[in-house]
Parts: sequence; structure tokens; C-alpha cells
Amino acid sequence: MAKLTSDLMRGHSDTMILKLLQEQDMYGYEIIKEIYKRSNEQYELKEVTLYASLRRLVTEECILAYWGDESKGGRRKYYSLTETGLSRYENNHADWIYSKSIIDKLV
Amino acid sequence: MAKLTSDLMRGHSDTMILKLLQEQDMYGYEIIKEIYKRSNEQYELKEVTLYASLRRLVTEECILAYWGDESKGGRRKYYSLTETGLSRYENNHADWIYSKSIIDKLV
DNA sequence: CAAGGTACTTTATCAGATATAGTACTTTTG
DNA sequence: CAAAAGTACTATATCTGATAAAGTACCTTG
Repeated sequence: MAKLTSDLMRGHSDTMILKLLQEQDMYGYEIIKEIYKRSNEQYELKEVTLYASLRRLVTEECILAYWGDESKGGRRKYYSLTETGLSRYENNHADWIYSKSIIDKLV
Repeated sequence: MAKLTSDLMRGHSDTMILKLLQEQDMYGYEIIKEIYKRSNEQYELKEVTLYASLRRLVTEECILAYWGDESKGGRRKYYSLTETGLSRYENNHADWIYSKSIIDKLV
């Protein structure tokens, strides 16, 4: 049974997040759920991994964080894409296409 | 310019090595050269990464190591594939195909 | 009210990678 | 012949995106 090892999935969380935020702003937990859904329930980005990635992307000004204005329920931290983030996504995506072609030659 | 980041290439060194050893026994440095060649000089597996990977594969009985019997030149450590190694390759390759399809959905 | 779910955060640890440096031998160059 | 460069392998230290475990705060359900 083939599996998604953390080594093979490593380095992709930023790109996955940036991809989703191109469509609309999302809060953290929602990002996890959407990734799980889009992978046909095959891949679950861990919460710690997600929030670490979000924190790093904020630091690098690829995304902006802001608290939702919910009056009920827990507060949700939303994230939105920046121009820097869009560029980062494009670079990361190009890197993936390129890496994939090289790996395919070698494995 | 797209590049091969270590995070994206991570987790593939074992599989690359096992692939090559299916064709014939090779010594360490030769493996590096062959990978460099087969990637059209796009990817160079670092020596420290290679030997760490080889050591790990030997420990896991995926390959066997033996010294060449050169009478001239430095001694060369050769590696040969085992049945366990062949299975490992097949599992790793299946993991790659599977991972690739999921990543393609998400990035 | 307790259990479970949602949502976010903190700390500690892991392991495949890199950086740096080393040893030993041969070949090439001046 | 010596120095430089190349080939071949090994050792130690560090990095960092990941995971494990645990935490806080609020809502919903039984």
C-alpha cells in the first residue's frame, strides 16, 4: 500500500497554502479541511505543521493575518495572500514541476 | 529560474541508489557520477548524503557492501542490491507515484 | 455538567539533508 | 620531483520542516 511519507511531502505545505489563498481568504483550520478534501481524504496537513508554515509565511510577508470579527464562537485567524505571496507560489510551483521531472528521471 | 531545493529532493536518495544498483553493482563515487549524468547534469547528490544513505541501506539489508580488489588506485567500496532492496525500491517508487499525484492536486 | 468538537499555540524531538574537515591514494602539471 | 588537483571514502556538527505531546479557549451535544 503506497503511502505519503513526511519526507516526500516535505517542503510542499507553503505552496499548498498559497494555492488555496489565491482563491479566497481562509482561516487556519479551514485550510486544513480544504486540503484534506482536495486530496480526496488522502492527505491531512497536521495542525502544528500548518500553523508553523503560516507563521513563517507571515514573517516573509507572503501572507497577512487578521482576526475574524466573530461575535459567537472562538475567534478565527484569517490569512490573505500578498503580491509577494503570489510570486512565491509561482516560484515554488515552477520548482515543483522542475524537481518532479528530475526525480522521474532518477527513480 | 526553477531550482532543486533540498526539501523537494528529500527522501529520494535511497530510491535513486536502489534504482541504479538494479542494473549493476557500483562503487560510491560512481553512483554520484551516474546520477549527475542521468539528470542531464542538473542534480548532484552530495557525497555525505550518498554515503549516509548507503550506510543506512546496508544497515537495513537493502544492499551489501564489499571492497573492490583493485591492485592500483584507491580502494573502492562496491554495493550490490539484495532482494530486500528490490522490494524497498518497488515500495518507494509506488510511494513516489502516489505522492506525486496528491501533490499535483494540491499545488 | 462532562465529553467531544473546533480553533489556535507552545515546547521538545526527529532525521534526511548540508557544511566543514579529514584521510589516503593516483594523476597531472610545472 | 614536488605541488596541485582529482578520485574515493569517512567523521562531526548543524539545519530545519516535519511530528509528538500538551496546552488554552470557546461552542455543541448528550
